Amino acid sequence: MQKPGLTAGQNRVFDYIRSYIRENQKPPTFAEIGEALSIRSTNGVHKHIAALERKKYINRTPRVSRGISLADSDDPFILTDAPPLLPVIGRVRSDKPQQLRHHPAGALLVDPRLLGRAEADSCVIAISGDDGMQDLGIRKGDFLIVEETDWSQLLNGELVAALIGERIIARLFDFSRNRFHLRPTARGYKEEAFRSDASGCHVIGRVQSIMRNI
Amino acid sequence: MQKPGLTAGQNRVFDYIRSYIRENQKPPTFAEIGEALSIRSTNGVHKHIAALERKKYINRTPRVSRGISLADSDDPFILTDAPPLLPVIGRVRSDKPQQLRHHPAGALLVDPRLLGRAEADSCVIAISGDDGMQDLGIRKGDFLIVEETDWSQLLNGELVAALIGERIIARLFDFSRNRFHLRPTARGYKEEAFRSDASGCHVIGRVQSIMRNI
DNA sequence: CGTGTAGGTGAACGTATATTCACCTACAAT
DNA sequence: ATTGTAGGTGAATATACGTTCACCTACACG
Repeated sequence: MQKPGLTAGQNRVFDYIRSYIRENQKPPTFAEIGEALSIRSTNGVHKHIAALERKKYINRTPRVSRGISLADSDDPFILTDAPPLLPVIGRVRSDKPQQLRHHPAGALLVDPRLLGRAEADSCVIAISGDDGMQDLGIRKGDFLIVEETDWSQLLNGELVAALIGERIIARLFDFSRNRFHLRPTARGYKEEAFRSDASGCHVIGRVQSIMRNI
Repeated sequence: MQKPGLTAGQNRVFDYIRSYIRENQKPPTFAEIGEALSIRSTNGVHKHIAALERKKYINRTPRVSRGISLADSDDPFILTDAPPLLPVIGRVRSDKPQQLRHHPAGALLVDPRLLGRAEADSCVIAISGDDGMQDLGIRKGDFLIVEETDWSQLLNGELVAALIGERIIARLFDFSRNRFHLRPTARGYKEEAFRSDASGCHVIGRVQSIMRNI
């Protein structure tokens, strides 16, 4: 595709840089561009690069190797990172929370925008074990995308996932009087409170998103 | 997150490389790694890199600058299939259903297992426009993953997404007496019926999954 | 105790890579 | 005809960067 404001030669160079980054996860050197495009002198490449930079199609870090990057969001498909594949946590007991990721029941691909500001590394998927939050639209069996967080980082009123015994539930979190309280919103469910060091309850973290297969 | 088989130091280096690539669209140099992690000698970095390569966490191109790349993920699913990126449909009028994919409001990565038996090509994402199905756990603003289907292929009782005017809603589908009926489950919403050739209503297809950002 | 491994310092070295210079061709515009 | 810009060659130069060497500390293990 011909980009506006570019000569044919500049266009070739730009396309090559983009495809090189896509394949190699790093920008090409001047010599590599020259070789691919049959430009014998790196100075020929240098002039193209200077033009592309002047026209804002690329950004550069002067004097550093492979110091080229594509300007803005030319296309959103540059996968600098593998798509986030989050583990679906399997059967774990609340007194062994460190085993959360040990025996995953599988993994699901999740769009990074569903993770909020959380890093994909710190997220796991839990399967909701009851209907205690059904009037918030969370039902038993739903996939909960959870950012693993220490309970001390949670704010009162946040939606969290917790492991009670071997069951995972979504609840509203509240910390007061040295205990954390897990509050359901659905009728027929009762609030539960735990000492913060209790082994029967492990707060996994903040619920960022939910997914459900019909 | 601690990766299996890595020491704490190797883990820090690996995490730094990954985050550097994500931010800069290119791998870091040894000096940059050292500076970020307070390792004064590039040789210290070199030994970490060598260990990471030996343990197959990264790949290298010897002697080339920034010649580090992350090893392919161990999950075969990522390598074979390009992740399905489904269009989120934007503002469309029900009398122009062929424009559904014309001006997408964006796109989201979706795990193929959330598509049921549907082909990714035939699926779109719609944003629920009301709370008519809230007791099925579908709320206004939810992402509906919809398999585009002609209404004649739908079975009575299936959950569908329909475009009414400029709004998209989820409803239970029912065809009888030459009309299709869109039945809500929430109190305060009424069933609506349309002649199958009516231009005010376009049935997009079957709802396969839902996603919601908290 | 010795031995192995992870991790580190500092320096020397070679090469990969960007920069710059002088000079050239082709082509369009004034 | 002159001027300006795009694109090019080839070579010299400076520096960014990876590699290697000698040597050190801390710690786990049998």
